[in-house]
Amino acid sequence: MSSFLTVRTRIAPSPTGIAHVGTAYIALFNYVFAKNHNGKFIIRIEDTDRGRFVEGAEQVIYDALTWLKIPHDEGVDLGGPFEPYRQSERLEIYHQHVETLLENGTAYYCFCSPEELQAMRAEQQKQKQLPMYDGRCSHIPYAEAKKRAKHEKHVVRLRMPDSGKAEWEDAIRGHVSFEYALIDDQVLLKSDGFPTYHFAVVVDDHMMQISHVIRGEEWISSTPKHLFLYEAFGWETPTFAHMPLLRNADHSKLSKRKNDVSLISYMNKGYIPEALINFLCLMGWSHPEGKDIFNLDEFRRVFTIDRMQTTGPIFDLNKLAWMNGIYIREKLTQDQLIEALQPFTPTDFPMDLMGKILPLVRERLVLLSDLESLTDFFYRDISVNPAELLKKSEAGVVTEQLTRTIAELEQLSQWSVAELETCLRSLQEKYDWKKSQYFMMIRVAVTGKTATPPLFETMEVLGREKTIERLREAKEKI
RNA sequence: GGCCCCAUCGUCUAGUGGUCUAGGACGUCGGGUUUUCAUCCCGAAAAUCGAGGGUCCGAAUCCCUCUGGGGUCACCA
Repeated sequence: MSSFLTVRTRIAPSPTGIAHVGTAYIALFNYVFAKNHNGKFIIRIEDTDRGRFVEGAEQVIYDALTWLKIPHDEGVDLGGPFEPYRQSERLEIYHQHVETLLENGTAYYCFCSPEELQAMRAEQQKQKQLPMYDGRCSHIPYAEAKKRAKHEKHVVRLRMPDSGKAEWEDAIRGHVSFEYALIDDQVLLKSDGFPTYHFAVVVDDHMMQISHVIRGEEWISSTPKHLFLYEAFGWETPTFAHMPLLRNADHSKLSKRKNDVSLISYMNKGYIPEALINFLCLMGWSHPEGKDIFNLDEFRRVFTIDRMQTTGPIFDLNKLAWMNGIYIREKLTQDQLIEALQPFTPTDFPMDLMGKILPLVRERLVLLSDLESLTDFFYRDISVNPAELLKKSEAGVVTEQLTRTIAELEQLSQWSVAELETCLRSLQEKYDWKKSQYFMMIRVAVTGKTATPPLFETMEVLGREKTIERLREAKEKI
């Protein structure tokens, strides 16, 4: 059957801007499929569109995949047996292959100008016909066309058959077929000498011995062109697997306009890469044991492509946020968490207290970037709203509460959670103050906030001096 | 519009002819623990399996039609 010795998969991103969530999604499944079969995962840069090329975009893709910890075996950065891995550096190869097709008649020179093509399509639209190249240049005798091509601007087109059909067994969708006659004479080589995606992808996938093409559903309708090219060259076709498309809430294809699709922005927002990976695993695939939380290593072990779903999942951040919390509080060690938190740790954060503060806020972190807002009162001045201090009570009582509390705390033998708790609880009981009112008032006085980590723990970390000072300041405000 | 792909709770999904009066997770709501928030625990609501026809003793599961959604129709990838 297949003559591919090893499983080789690839992603072929084009450096046109941001590193897209969809790229990570496709990369993840290509990686996992290859590794599950002891194969190789390759990154090839498809930079054949000079108009859309963005300087530095290539690096952003590598950075994003590095952040996600999806490793590749071959690529521009790592090299490999099939260099170069950047299409703009493979022009010679494409030209040779175009020549073959030209010689055997599966491709032809086309001299139509963009204006001419546009006019042709407009006319077809008017006639309610399919907008397709009408093949006017396909009848030019090869010798003549070849001569004209030497000095005339031209492209090279694929001569699609007008009968027969393209059929393949998609590893995810099963049998798919298209009539060749409905498919346009695709441009293979642009007038600037660069290949189009459709041509380069086939040549490169063949030369790089890609055994499985795992890509987005959006490519289904161009697969017949690719299949015909394999046929024209007499090459063995890889197995195709078309993944479902990630979607916006309105079910359209995941887009920049309607969603945050930049991997780097997820990084900057404080998502844990492992959580994003885990979340992506669940888009169109489910764990055989029904698990929701599992790591990349486990995914690689238990992945089978037959569990792949064909419906396009909506990229909904709700579950991702929950997962991020799970990873923060259950999956990372404290040291790993501190490390992950590093870019989100304010410069004035007292690092010597990190070990004490972090356990207090850990279960409250949803995003790593929440660190600052959850901990700032430990190391920055607070502002207390007097109205919050007086809630559910009155000035006289609150003043008395503060006075007595300060007096007791000043005499506390040891500034520890246990001592603090005994002290404040006995005060509260002795004077029969309302529990929720009293503790909330102290909390506000000491932190300026109504939602904080447990009070005694907070006071312990804050220290005697600072705590008492804040209680005094609160008393002044009443 | 042509062609192609798809269709189970709001969302991610389980389910491959009978154990489904459809299971889990997120979210939502309610309750418990508690000095607040969060965590944690318990519970509830939530899909007449897009609709209509078949096939079969029996269908979410197989077939057909329709509807709906999506993708694609470039010298972009």
